[in-house]
Amino acid sequence: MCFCLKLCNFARQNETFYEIMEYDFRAIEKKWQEKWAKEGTYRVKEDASRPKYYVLNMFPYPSGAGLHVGHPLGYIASDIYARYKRQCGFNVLNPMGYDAYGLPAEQYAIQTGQHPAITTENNINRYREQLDKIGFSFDWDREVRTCEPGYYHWTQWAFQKMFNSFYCNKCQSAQPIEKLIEHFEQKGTEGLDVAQSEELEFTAAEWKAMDDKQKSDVLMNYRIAYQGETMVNWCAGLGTVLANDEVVEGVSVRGGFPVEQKKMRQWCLRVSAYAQRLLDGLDKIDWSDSIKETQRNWIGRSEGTEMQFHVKDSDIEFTIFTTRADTIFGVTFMVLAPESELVAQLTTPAQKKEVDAYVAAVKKRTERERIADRKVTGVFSGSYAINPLTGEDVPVWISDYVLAGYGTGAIMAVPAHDSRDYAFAKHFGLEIRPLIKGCDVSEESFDAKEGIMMNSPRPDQIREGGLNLNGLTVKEAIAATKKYVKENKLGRIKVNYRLRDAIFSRQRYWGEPFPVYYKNGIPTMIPEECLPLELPEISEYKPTETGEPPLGHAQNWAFDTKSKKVVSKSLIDNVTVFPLELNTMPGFAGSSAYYLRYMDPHNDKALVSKEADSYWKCVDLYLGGSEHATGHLIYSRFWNKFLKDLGVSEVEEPFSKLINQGMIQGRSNFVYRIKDTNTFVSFGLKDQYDTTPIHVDVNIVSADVLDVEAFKNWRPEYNNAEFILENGKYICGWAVEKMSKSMFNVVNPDVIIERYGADTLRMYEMFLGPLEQSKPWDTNGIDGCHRFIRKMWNLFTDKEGNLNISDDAPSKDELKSIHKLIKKVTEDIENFSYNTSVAAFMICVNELSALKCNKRVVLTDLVKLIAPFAPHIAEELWQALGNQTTVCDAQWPKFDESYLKEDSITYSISFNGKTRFTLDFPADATQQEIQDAVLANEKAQGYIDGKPIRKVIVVPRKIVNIVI
RNA sequence: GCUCGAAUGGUGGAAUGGUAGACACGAGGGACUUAAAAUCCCUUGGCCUUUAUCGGCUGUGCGGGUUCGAGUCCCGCUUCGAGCACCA
Repeated sequence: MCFCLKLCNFARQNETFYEIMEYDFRAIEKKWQEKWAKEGTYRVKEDASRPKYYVLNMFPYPSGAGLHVGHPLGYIASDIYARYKRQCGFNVLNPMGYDAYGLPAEQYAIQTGQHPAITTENNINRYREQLDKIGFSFDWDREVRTCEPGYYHWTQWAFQKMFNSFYCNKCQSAQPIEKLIEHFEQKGTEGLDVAQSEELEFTAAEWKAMDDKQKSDVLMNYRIAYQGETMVNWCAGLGTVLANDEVVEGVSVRGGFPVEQKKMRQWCLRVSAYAQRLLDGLDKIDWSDSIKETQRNWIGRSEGTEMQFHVKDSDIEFTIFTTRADTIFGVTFMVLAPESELVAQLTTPAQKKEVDAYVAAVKKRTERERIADRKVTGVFSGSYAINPLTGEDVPVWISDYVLAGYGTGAIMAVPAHDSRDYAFAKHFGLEIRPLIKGCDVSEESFDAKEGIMMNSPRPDQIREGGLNLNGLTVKEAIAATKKYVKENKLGRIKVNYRLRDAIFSRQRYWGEPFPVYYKNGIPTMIPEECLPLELPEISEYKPTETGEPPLGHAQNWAFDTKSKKVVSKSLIDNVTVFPLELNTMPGFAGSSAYYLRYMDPHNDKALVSKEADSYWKCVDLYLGGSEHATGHLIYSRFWNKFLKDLGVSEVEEPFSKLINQGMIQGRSNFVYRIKDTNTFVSFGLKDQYDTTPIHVDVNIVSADVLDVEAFKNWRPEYNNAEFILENGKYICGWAVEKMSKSMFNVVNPDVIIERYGADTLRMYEMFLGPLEQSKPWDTNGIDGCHRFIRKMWNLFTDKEGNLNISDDAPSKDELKSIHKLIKKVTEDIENFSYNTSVAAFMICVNELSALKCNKRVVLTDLVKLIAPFAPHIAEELWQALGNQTTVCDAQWPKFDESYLKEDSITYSISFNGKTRFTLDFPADATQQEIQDAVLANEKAQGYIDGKPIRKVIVVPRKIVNIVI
């Protein structure tokens, strides 16, 4: 039995006197966690007198499996930083919440009939329990849950604002839709420069002549949140559409169901309008290069030229997009995407049958098949286009290697200088015409943008005043062609982005309902004062028989415009009562602006108040996994930019610094069963037998040694298992795999905390390796961290275990040791290099132990330094030192360089890497003085081995190199 | 295919261009103990030399280069990981 600091009824100098027994982390951690909660130690308020600092973790989706040891990695890292900043005098916001809407809860509901709200609530409680045991400095008063009406009120509100906005390209900002309507009423589409789905043209008179439905349809072309007939990723397995980032290699990220392309009417967000701002913003934020690169790829800006081609013997004209306008003289055919509307126009009657068959065949192929089987296919349309520069006829083909959704869905093919065109030309025997001097196109195309142009045009094609690229470099040629195309009105310079608009509806139940009703087919926003529109209760979570989303089961799901209330569907009369939208919003809706809500979580008048927003501004440090690079981190930036245009958010970029913590992988253990027996052979001997490796629960393995008895009891079939041991032990094999239940390699933080304490867990997770690196969890090394914590504890006690602190002045060595630590830990925290600071703590505690240091001054600094890492033991020791306040507010120690200075430094004078002699210099000797002294030294005398010294190099590590 | 990143002992990993392998695990040896656990101390990249000390050589994926000096910088490869991918 042991107790930690046992309080004695006896005071000395106004301070509580403690009697220390043993380090009982269970009692200490429980005590402080309860006290922090009771006293609201981590509550934070806006405080203009102190600088703010906003630390944020990507909030978790509370899954049924609970936390494993990998989840808290980022939370611990950010908690250390938050606590450090607080000790440095910052007013630190460090909130936590739950991304509570999502597919797994709903899938579970479909299987079990349990309401997702209940399972979600249970999961959240479990998460909270686990999180509380780790000792985080979260301000739980600011907790948000995306599934709560008080929260999704503002998700719906933002959606309505997006619906009522369009994007003006000229002012690069979202504008109220009324402005656009005004423009239409005055000038129609004339002079319009706005983000749009397709280019429309109408006059003011035509606009005025439209009925409500037509006007609504036209406006949809411009709204930032709009309904569009778009190609979507339809996932039949999940019964919903998915965003591009939710689909990988033709299957859904969740569940791995096949995904097909389907045209459906869907809510979309015009993220593409913000493509340039999303790209530009990357230069202003402190994110890793790799994640910025990923976003740049995803945005996919490409600068090129759009050119018009006339169709021979027809007045049809079509536009292509190319980044290689310089290769116009090498065009030998054109290609249309099979889905392109031009296909119908350009197909000649003779070719119709063949083209129809091809288009039908392409349509049948899923995305997945296209990726898996990338053979060259295509069909001739029968038409010819006219090359605007040479006047040549070029055949127009149709092939699925051209995508309808990118550019104009039509290309000019230059097989000599594009590998895809090359493959197509080879397959169909089309001409390949090289344009760059010296390039060899007999085996493959020459795609590089380098070399000198030729045959552009060919001698027989040269015309007076025509474009001539011969002799120019490729880069010059691109510029020259652009200029020519522009001047001669053959087309225009165009920037294309690969970034597509986000599909914003899901045919699911467990998500935010759209605050939209349908007034005679026209989607209409419910009045702002009616928000939030609450998710109705339903009893069946599967889609309806008629294929409607699950909300189709809701009885009370109609909107009465008179009473402004949600009413029963039976009352729908399409006069005052209208049906409500049945789709719900996707997962990223709730997670796109949650960082703003934390600033002012209880505000029921606004998403965030002006005061709160202008105090906290943006997240200073954001931590989360890099898997959100193309999802959440794009949507969130988009959402924030929109809110900035609205004047709600003050800053352009929501997350100024981003750290992507690595994944903690599992370290699986294996036992080796000899085939067709129940005998298991130890790792070192397994090669002598024919064995099958079997995953074994890592919780019955310690340092790769199997607990044989526990193994027998693990599963009935192993009850009578036999073992072939080596040195009396059964050694398991191991491998690094994803941490998952099926591999029996999940390590639960609760188990670690029960055994070693939260402080040890925190230290160990940081010690494991660099924060941003993925690494396997290996419980084996944790003893070292636990030993360190105990050693540190022992610094404060004597042999009997009593508190033993001296008020004597510390020795030089003691001060040197602690100041070395102050320097190192401060630098390391700023650089998020926590693993090396843990090492520094170990060194310092070892040094102080060796010095038997018990000086109050030194130990006080030590406690302050360890506080962010191991807050429980720090708080306990802080009180033991007689402090009344919490260690969280203990001022971060100041580093004093003078303690590290030595009186004199011994330099090794070396030549060719070997020490010849040594010299002592005062610590503050200049380089020049050292050089002069070396040259003047009797052993050197300006010569080494009889040769004159040319150069003396002083390096700051007590070495002088001599060069001859 | 394009882009980005990485490669260091038995393991995880340290090293502003300056004594490579900090710190920890594991392993080996020792102390304490009836014994075990716990704790503490010593050794621990490889090779050679030596009774031991002292010492020497070699060594950061491979090949070059810059430098008095390269794990670090430059050029060319190899392997692994990540992102994008018929994006014209």
